[in-house]
Amino acid sequence: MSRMTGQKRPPGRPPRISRDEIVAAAHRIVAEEGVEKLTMRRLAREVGSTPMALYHHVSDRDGLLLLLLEDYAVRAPRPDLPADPRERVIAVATAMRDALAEIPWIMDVLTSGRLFGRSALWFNEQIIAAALDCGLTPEDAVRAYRAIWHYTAGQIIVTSRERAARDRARAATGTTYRERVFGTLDPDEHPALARVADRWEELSVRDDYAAGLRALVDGLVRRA
Amino acid sequence: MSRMTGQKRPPGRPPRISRDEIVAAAHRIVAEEGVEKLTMRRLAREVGSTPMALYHHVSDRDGLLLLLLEDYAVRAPRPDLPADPRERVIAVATAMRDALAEIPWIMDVLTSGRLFGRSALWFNEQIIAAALDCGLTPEDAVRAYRAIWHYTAGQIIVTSRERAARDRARAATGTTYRERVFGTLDPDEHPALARVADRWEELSVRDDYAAGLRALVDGLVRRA
DNA sequence: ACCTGAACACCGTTCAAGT
DNA sequence: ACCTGAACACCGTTCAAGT
Repeated sequence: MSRMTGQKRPPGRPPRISRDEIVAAAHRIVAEEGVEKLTMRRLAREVGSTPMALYHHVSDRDGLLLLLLEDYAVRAPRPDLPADPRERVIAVATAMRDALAEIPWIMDVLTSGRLFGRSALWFNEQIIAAALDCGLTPEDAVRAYRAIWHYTAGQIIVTSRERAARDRARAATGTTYRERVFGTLDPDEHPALARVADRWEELSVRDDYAAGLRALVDGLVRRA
Repeated sequence: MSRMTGQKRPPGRPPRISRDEIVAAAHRIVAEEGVEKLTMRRLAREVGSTPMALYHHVSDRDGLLLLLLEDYAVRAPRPDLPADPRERVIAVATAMRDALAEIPWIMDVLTSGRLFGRSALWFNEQIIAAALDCGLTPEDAVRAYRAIWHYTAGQIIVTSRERAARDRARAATGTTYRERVFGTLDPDEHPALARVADRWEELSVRDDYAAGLRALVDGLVRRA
């Protein structure tokens, strides 16, 4: 009977919050306060609801993070690619790095084995395709992709945590742990480190992703 | 007066638990149940005490993890090193990888900017020394070290989390997320991935750290 | 169908008191 | 000097009930 009324109103209580609304709110919290502040309780407050209402739209906290990840992946810019296959590997990897470096917390979700989420398969596809165009066998192309991914993931994770630690340390004590270690180095025990000690900190804040990537890619396609 | 009694008994209540005992217990918990089980409450139970008693011997949870890290660093084997500087870089990096791969949870402590803890500076020293012996400038030696560290850290973090996710997924659903993604790949949209899809899983469980490291080091010392 | 409140089983850490 | 117990301010999630 009720199906006959012109307006198609689904049965049951009308929703007060939507999944999109939840993801948008999560987005906001993460951007303004960091992932560690993204709790179900905090998120519920943000959308003006209760923690348990969220579970009706999202499987659990992990599911929420996965939705966020998809959201970022869809938005990530796909650069124009150069014709030369080796340069193409570098261009795609760099684009991937840049997209992820802006949201380093995502590495925790990303590296937990769920890969990229489908919408970011573009990056995988382009790197493998370019590696094959470099003359690598399918097997070596996968190996090359993995090496590049390990380097890229490591670079993002290490540098973002270093930055966070540095900021914290400076705010608290005025010096970083590393500065203290290098400042009190015994040159007899660690002669090589002593030689580079005074430049270490300065070189550590530089972004040398590109140079390392070039070296790695050069080495990987060497024998092709 | 009491100072005069032969036995030098320090004043105050005699300790029931020691720092070493705490670290040993933490060690045990981490080895048997994983880091995520290492809570102050669980640890207190393990040493037969209360959570708050621990704070008398350890600054806080982070301090505890740092003690654990030092413990592992001291124990890590230092391999004999080959004379050839390039091979030396590879030998040290591999030893570092092997030591860390056994305890991947340590990466969380390690990458949070406190470096290695002093007792593991040996690894830094040897890599920088070998890089200098390869003919790199001090500046390039630091850059090379950092690239190697990023690759190594990424390899450990990514592969250990992949393994954990794979085990979890197989236990729960019988297939991994990756198997499902690659099983339903559209060959028109992702031709290169489609070409390698059937070998991806197999290649992903292989340990290709050494090959990637060689490629990276080759690229880094190329122009020297 | 969607939302709520109370409750469970946890955390790390502080504080005041006991021996 | 060392330890304890109670308490604070949190978590994610389950369960039973309400609209």
